[in-house]
Amino acid sequence: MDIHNLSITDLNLLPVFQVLLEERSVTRAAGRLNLTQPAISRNLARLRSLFNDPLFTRTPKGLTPTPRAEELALQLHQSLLGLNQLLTPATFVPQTASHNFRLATTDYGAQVLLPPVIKRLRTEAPGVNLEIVPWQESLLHELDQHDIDLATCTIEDAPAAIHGRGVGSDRFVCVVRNSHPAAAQTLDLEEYANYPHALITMGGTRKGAIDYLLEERGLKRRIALRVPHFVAALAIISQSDMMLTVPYGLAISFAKQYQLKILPFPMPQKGFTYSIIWHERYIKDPAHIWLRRLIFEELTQTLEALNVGFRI
Amino acid sequence: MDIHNLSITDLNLLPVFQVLLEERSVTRAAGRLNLTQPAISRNLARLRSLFNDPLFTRTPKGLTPTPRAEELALQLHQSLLGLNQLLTPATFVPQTASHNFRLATTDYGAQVLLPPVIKRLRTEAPGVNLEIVPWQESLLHELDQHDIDLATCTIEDAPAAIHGRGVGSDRFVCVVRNSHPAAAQTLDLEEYANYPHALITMGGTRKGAIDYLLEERGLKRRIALRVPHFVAALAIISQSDMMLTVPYGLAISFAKQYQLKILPFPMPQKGFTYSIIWHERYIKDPAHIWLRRLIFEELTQTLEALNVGFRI
DNA sequence: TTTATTTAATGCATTGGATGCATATTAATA
DNA sequence: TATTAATATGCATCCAATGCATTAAATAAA
Repeated sequence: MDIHNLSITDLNLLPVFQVLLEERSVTRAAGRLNLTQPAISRNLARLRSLFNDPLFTRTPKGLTPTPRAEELALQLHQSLLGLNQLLTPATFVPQTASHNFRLATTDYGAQVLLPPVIKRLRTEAPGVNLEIVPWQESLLHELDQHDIDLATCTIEDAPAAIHGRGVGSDRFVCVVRNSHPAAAQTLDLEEYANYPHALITMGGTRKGAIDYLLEERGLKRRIALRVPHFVAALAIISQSDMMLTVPYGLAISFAKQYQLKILPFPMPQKGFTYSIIWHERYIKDPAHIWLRRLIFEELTQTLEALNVGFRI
Repeated sequence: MDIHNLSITDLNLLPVFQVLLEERSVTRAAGRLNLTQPAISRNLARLRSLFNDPLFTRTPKGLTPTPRAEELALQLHQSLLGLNQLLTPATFVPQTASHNFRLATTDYGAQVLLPPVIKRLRTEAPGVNLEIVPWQESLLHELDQHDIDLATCTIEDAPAAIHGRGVGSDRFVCVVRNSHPAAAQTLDLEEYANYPHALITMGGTRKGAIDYLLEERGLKRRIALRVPHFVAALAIISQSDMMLTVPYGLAISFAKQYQLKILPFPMPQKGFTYSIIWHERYIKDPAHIWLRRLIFEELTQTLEALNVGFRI
């Protein structure tokens, strides 16, 4: 294929050619194409030059195609059909689509936030498959490289190419086993710092906001355990003296099941926002638009429901 | 097919899209297309708008196509292949062509001028068919309406859309049967006018040049017979006292066969030009170009050979 | 055959768009 | 973190596509 020849050819003449073949009249072609008769006449002149043939001649029947034009007519029509197809906007039909999505989230997200999403997905888009991969903070800068379509996380310093949308807020709370010494008391920050703590790492080694907060007050807590999973951490502290700082939504979801006491975090805090994030490459992809809209709807409802108790 | 949408779309962006898919780089695509990097960047911006999708995003691998771009890639490639084919100039291969031509000529042309053409045609383009239709002067203005590809005639006041090319000259001579009273004498114009004449009409009723010439000298000839065929006229006058005025080439071709005497026309004359003519719609048609070149070559040779005796 | 009408082609002027140059921005690499 | 490479963008210029007015050519009607 001579792409160079194609690139120096005025392809915009081809629909004009087609309409001339259909109308057999410069004047009528002009009407169809919302141009003046002289404009179409000049387009025809350029078509004649392009194909090195008169293409149409005047007869009592109107502009009659030359043998060359007739020879070209089928190929032209098929080519324009192909182009028309090309320009037809993509649509995504959930019911019939077969599509694979890759979603990064924490185990908390996988166990609490996503089940309503998955339930709905299976109903509305039975042919769509979802693959969940563990969220790591480094993924914030590497969604593309890891072929990740969407992620749930809290946004901090995202790259320009990453787009996000908030799905709900949450705040930190402390959880301990029901029979923990701190379970019956109102914690102050110093008491909080004196207990051993478990920390959910999520693949990062960066200090979290909480430790910065303690440092500001000349305090430091002991991290007796580091573990990459939210729910695993809850299971562990339900059988130990360790304290765990987690989002309220997570805590309320598992407190009863793991016999845990939820204590207020011993400092005023602004809370944080959960978001879904995605790379800009998908921003207008119809399939992606549909999915993130569904996830947005479900996560906002789920997070709102989880935080009802918190507000009271 | 939405021809209007096609007509308002800048189809010239499509080869750029293709090269971007192949190169995965705005800079390299610019090099391939002989444009600057900013020009291609803006073309990409317009492609993004056209398809309502980013199409390409920057990754360590270069500009990576989005799912939408990948979805479009095959359709785009096939569409451009079709367009490439459309723009490939037509060729005419005589040996393999199967083509029909319609040629208008007199019976003189059919019997004398065309046989060498037909002989050569059957050798060089065995799949080409020729249909000969009788020439009438009205056809000069109606080649198109009668689907006539070519005609042989003498050109007079042809329409602008008719193109012609001279193939040879000829002059009028008188023919009579060998035993005609005028056969042994040198005619003057008055004697010429006194004999009864046969006239070849060719579908027209318009006065010929000869009768205008006689009128200018206060003379008038009697047309005792009108007949639309040259050769039939020769056969008839070989058995009558009528005189016939015809081109020398025709006369010399049949004089012996019909025992006819060729006498000089009793007036100085400029002679006339034979031409092949065709409608402008065929002017660049490769098949037509080939045929009229062949006919030109054969007719010029034939007419030159026929007029050798005349010059002496 | 002549005249009127219709349609296509062309001269001229205007305006908008496509491009190149220079530079800013962004992302990748060292 | 600094440097390099690649893409995106502001600005100016020039060319091309179009509309208007008109001419040319063909067809239709008288």
